[in-house]
Amino acid sequence: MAASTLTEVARLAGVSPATASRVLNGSARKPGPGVSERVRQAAETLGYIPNAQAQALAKSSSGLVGLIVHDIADPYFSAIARGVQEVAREQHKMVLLATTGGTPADEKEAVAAFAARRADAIVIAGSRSSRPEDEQANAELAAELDRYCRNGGHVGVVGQAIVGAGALDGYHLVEVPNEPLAAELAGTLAASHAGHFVIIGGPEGLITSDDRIRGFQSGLASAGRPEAEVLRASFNRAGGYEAGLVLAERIRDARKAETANEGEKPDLCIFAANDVMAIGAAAGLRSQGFRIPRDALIAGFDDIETLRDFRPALSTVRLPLEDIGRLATLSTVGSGALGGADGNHDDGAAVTGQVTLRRSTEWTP
Amino acid sequence: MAASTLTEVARLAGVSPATASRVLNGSARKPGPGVSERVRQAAETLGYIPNAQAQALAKSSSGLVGLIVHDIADPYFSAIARGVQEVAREQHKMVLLATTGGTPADEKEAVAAFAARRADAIVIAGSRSSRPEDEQANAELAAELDRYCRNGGHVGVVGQAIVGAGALDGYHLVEVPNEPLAAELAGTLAASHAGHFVIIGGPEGLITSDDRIRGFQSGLASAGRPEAEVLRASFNRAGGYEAGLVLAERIRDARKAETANEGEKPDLCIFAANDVMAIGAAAGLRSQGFRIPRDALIAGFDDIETLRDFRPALSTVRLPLEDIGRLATLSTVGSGALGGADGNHDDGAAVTGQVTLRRSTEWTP
DNA sequence: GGGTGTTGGGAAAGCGCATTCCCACTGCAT
DNA sequence: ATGCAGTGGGAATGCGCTTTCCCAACACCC
Repeated sequence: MAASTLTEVARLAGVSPATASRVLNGSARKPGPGVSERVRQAAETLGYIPNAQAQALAKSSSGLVGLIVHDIADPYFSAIARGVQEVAREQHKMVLLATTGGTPADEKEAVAAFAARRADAIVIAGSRSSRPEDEQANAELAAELDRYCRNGGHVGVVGQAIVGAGALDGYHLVEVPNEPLAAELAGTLAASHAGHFVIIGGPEGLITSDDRIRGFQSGLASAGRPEAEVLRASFNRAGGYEAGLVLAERIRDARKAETANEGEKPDLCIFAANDVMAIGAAAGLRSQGFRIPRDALIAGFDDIETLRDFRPALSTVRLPLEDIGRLATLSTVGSGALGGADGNHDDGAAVTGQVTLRRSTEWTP
Repeated sequence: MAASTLTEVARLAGVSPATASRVLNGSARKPGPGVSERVRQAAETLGYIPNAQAQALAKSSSGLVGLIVHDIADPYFSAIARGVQEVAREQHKMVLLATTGGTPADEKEAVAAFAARRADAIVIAGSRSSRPEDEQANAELAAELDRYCRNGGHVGVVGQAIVGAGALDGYHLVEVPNEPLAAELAGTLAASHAGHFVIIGGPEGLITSDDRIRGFQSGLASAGRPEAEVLRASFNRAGGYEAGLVLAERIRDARKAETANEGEKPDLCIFAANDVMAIGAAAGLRSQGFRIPRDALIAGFDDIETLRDFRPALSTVRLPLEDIGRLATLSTVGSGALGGADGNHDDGAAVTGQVTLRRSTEWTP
């Protein structure tokens, strides 16, 4: 028993396929009530399920929105994914998921796959890379996206523009003010912390990471502080952990040299370029017997949901992740629907964050 | 410039569409090298992207696998999703995501949508419900799945069988031994905890929750302990938090009555039916000034990744979530591919868990 | 009552591709 | 020279649906 087709339904109802199509799927023309009832009846008895592929082919719109993330199990991405999913549901679209680990080559492949499926929109989250070795893959990604846009697709990018992608119609950006927010965080921390700062960042060339680092440095500079040293590690918990181990070593050495300053206010304040790294760093330090904020202060970035139950409460910059996902999706799938008077405005949605101080940067004697 | 079609490529290459199709997409027949080169060349210049919809329609196989979860931002589900995604990638399939909040009606809808898209397989994670008010929706879900299977689809269910679904071909179950594992956990805890037990469970009728509760009770019984009281709350962090507040009240009252037993071993051991509830409960207790394990012991279930950084380290039952996702997907999408001598064996994959004791249930004076 | 709308329905032409035939042509043995 | 299998390519059909176009029937108004 293969799935029954519209034609079968039509035959059973004694009408033409055209009519059946009109009653079963929203059409401008509404057939008479008698006919409609018969058709619906027939569809019911046959257990008719319309073939979305065929529909998509016929009206060239698939009802699909593609989502590209680095890792769906990362709280940062899964929060965004939730937002995307919500909007998709509201708009009666389905979400196609692709995880790439952040590799531009894989991202390009994902875009191609989405394009092949004629996804109505593509949302691409996760930091772009500006590393030299990724240059070619990035260019290819940009080209792929351009082509997709030119063919009428909409793409929504979270964070920062794709390197090399043109300012095409259908190209939307949800800008995240990483740099100014990081600067603000630095300023705030500098006001209460007299010691020195160290930054744990992702690999050089990860734009999100680089932006945050640059912002933090400039914030420090504005506060009259010297530039902070930057430790590079992978942009996840494991990277944070490693960096934490390195820093633990440092603290130990410093203590040895300066003859035990336990009980004093810690000299070190760590800024990790995202929350999962911060958590990793805290874990690394803890594994060496150090405590936050007793032995070092630490702040992250993103305010992922996980932080809610992390101790000590982690200072961070709150980003409305779910909204970011929603916005990125709305700006793409919505742009066709709610285009009011002027449809063509490049609605680069912007998002605001919020420096959030918590216990991990508060030292109390 | 609409996306170019196979026909256009063929024309440019000076061959028939049939030939173009043969060279661009793997066919049994390999055209000559000269022709092939011309076609590939033409495809390149035109930036040809095959229309997956049309392909799917023509060969009736979409390369899609549908994934149904309650909430993609829940660590439990996102871990499973990661596993699913991995296998999908390996098998060159894309995953379609649907989140339902656990409502059977929505799940049914999602299945229908997947079926409409002719997904090759559907993986459905998240506890089934056996509540009376969900009975009809459940039946409809089962019917929808049956139909999907009968039409040649494969479905993989995580956890427990769908109520009312037949033992069809193409119906695969990744069984999670919730009950025995919960029993084992109860036994282990009973060995070291002399006080009494309370269970925080999801709403009555959530099968996963009910299984774990039943298992825990039977484990207690085997250890000669009385049945534990069961607090019902929603099956997420918020539910756990509420229950935590209730228990805080209890502890306070008990202390008042029995004249301060601070410093003594806590009398209460809490079993939460999953980790996020356990975390919520811990947060609730903490908000009232109580500490784990000082004032109460607590254990969860699942061993979600988040636990890694949760303090106190939470006792739980480790479940290989990512593997579960992998298995569920493999058993469905793989069953067509790696069907050896006998293709029809009902490979109900099983998974093993592991009681994992950590600090949250260890009281030290 | 014959025009002119207006409606309700069907016929048919694709959407872009895979695939089954079918044909022309080659090389080889007879 | 004639037969044959084998081979490389094209024509045509169909996947399941939407949509335009067309036709019949019916009501309406002068």
